[in-house]
Amino acid sequence: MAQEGTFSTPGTVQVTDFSRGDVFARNCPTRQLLDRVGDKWSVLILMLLGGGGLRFNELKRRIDGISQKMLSQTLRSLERDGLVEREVHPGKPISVSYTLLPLGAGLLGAVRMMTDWAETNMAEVAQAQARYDAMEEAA
Amino acid sequence: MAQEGTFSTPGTVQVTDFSRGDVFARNCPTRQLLDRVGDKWSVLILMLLGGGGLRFNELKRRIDGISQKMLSQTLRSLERDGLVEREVHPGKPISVSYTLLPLGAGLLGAVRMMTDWAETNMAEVAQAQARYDAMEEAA
DNA sequence: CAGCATCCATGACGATACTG
DNA sequence: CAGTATCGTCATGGATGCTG
Repeated sequence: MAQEGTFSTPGTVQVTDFSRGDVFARNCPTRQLLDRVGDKWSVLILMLLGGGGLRFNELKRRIDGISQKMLSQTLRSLERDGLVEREVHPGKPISVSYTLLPLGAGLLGAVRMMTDWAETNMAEVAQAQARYDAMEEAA
Repeated sequence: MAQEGTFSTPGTVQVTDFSRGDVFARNCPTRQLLDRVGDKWSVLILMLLGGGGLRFNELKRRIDGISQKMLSQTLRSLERDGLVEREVHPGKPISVSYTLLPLGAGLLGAVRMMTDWAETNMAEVAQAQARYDAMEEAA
């Protein structure tokens, strides 16, 4: 457990010599982060929680493509990473709310950089794809 | 074709009401981008090419955990998205070089924001994980 | 309401072998 | 050298049913 899509094979990415620090060391600390961002739901949840705390079923209703399995699973990951806080409010129908922690807010900020870039450049990417596909077909 | 891990099910994520624009519209233009960033190799390749053009086998050697299947596949995606340029240099042993296009450089910039954040906050995330796991075990 | 456990389909990926 | 093609594996994630 605790290992998901990590590198298990002997492979051991050894990239150490690009312009920056030691990002992507063999055990790849940042890799985790990219996996988080890359997965289907984390970012959605993060952005939703950016607007304030929400309860489990509120999140489920807002996203609605998500299964409760993936929701609880993703929330647990986010909680484990210290990005969101889980608070149980006892009551007759019990309720649990999730809120963004400072760490999660920071990540959300970084994520928005990405989505901003995507928003402004997606059209150009789409054009490139269209051109590429046209070439393909011609061949 | 052209749809990979997209939402096919009736689900249709309808998140439209968070603080920003219309990121994550039902067909999710930015989703593609996050998938690119999330996959195992794109970011590595992008960062490597950030240091200048490289040939196929140079990339393969530098990353080395990668299979040539994934390398060529990822490169083709990046090329299709207009992020990298593929140039064939005829010769006895043929050689093909890949270089970052402006669009790819822009994405690389956004990615670095993420990796920067990761580098500075990974320790805190690791602590949070350790705490969480300790709790788990206690229960 | 807020989950966990289980089963099952899909597809991502690695290994291997072959081509221009 | 720079790939393509095929195959097997294993993880990801959806659907369903049950619990406190």
